[in-house]
Amino acid sequence: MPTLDLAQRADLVAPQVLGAELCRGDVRLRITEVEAYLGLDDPASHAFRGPRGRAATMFGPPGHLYVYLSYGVHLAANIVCSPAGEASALLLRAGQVLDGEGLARERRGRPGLPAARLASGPGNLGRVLGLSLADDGAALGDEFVLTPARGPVEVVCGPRVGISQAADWPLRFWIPGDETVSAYRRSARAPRGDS
DNA sequence: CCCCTGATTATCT
DNA sequence: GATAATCAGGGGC
Repeated sequence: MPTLDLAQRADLVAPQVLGAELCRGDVRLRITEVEAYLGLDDPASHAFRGPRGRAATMFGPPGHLYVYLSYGVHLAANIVCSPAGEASALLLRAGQVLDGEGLARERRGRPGLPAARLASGPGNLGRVLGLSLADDGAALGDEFVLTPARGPVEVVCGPRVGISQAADWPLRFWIPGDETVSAYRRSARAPRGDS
């Protein structure tokens, strides 16, 4: 029986969370894409400036959810990693709907969506799970349950999406070839890389 | 396919 | 007042 050790830095946890299953009520997802944020060491992390405001949750113990409002319109979920006080976390960027597709479609409210797009992208995944800000800080093992991958999973990594600071750190992890993985889009505010 | 833009609010300057 | 860990929709190629 494999185990999940969340009390280490998020980039080390990422390969274990890919392929793992996250269940909330009737909806079950297989996690296919995540991004690591490294707390005080990472200028792109909400936790970079310390345990203030919404980032306080990330400084708590591992195994809880950090849920935040993105661009004023979307709710995104992270799994808090590392021992309390370090504030690394994994942003859940995409998943495959394994159970509860009917409820997932109802929550998305867009008829005709391909199944692979239902939980593709952090905001869409949050919507499928029916997240609200009240879920911030929720402990895994209660309302939300995370189950390790059933077998070995292939993992690749690359630059993170949508951020302007440290955009080229290879902290986005995904399952290669999986159709649910979101499209890569570099932030318009990120410095141009050399070509 | 690609690039651009509006929506909407917590947080920061 | 400005920015942001996004998304969907519109226009162009």
